Amino acid sequence: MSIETDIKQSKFRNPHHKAALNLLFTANWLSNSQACLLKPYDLTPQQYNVLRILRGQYPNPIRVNDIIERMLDRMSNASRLVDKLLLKGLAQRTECLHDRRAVDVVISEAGLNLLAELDNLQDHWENKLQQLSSEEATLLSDLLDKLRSTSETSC
Amino acid sequence: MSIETDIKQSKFRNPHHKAALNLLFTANWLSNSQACLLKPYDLTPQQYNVLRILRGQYPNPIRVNDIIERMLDRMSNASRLVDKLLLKGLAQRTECLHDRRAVDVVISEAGLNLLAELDNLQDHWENKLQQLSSEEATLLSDLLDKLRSTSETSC
DNA sequence: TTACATTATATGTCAATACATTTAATAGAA
DNA sequence: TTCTATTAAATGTATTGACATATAATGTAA
Repeated sequence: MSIETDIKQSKFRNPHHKAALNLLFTANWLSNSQACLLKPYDLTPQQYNVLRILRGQYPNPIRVNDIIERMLDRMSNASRLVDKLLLKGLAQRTECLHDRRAVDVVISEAGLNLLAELDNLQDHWENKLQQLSSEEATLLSDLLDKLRSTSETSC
Repeated sequence: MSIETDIKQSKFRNPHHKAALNLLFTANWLSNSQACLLKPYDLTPQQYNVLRILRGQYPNPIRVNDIIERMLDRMSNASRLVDKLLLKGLAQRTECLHDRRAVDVVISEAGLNLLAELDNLQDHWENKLQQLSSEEATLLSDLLDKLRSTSETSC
């Protein structure tokens, strides 16, 4: 369905405005569908994102600060997200040897198992994007990269 | 900057997975920059979105339910967002004549003035997307429409 | 008309988030 | 060394959000 129909708006200031609204709308759509899939496993999309980052480093530990740099949403509280994962036994936390301010986080066996189980769901989620060909998906990604390539800092 | 650098991940399962992560990351990036611009005016992106929907109907009223259908993020609580706008004097709420369950919401003079002031900021925000040509912006929007064109319901 | 289902909105609740502040460790300059 | 700045992570707090439920009006079938 076109964005015009989805948000019941027929006119946009210009193609850029339309693209911006469509981007926000589509990201919400995708994020909500992911949240819905993860709900039965008692994981939020953010927790899932952190868990996958941990798996990406496994068996090496990663520090909280490095997790933040890899997160899709930088604004969220990585420290508390890790807390949640610890509470569920999906990760382990140990003091970093060389820097006692820092903390090493590693995904646990249970975390790896849960992710393995969720990999099938992830396929299902990615299939939502199968309306696009591989070439189109690459083109979309390139356009998004270009969109962000402003020199501006802050706001 | 490419998404690889931004989230420090060099490999993706496939082009679709990469596009999905890029979409979520870019939407957060855009949304955060908008929040940052709006902050001095004590408006959240969601409140701003509702205010613009109200202006789109002005001078006609719009019902809360119709606001929800136009919102970029359907999950948020439209009723409380409208509350916030009323509290700030940016909108007015009157009982709907023909259906006493419903409520008519109209943007106020103050709301219109605030939006007029913000239109310049909005230009600035849209300029973030000026890295793309008009054709590219349209292409991006079309790809997003296509991405959402799955027949699936729910998750 | 009476039931009952549906619709529109509001509210209660608890978790998640944003953002500022705190605590503690490290780095570097004087 | 001492002082100060910086960095890493945790915490406090107020706001926002999701989601279930409540309230009230409307529509509809018997």
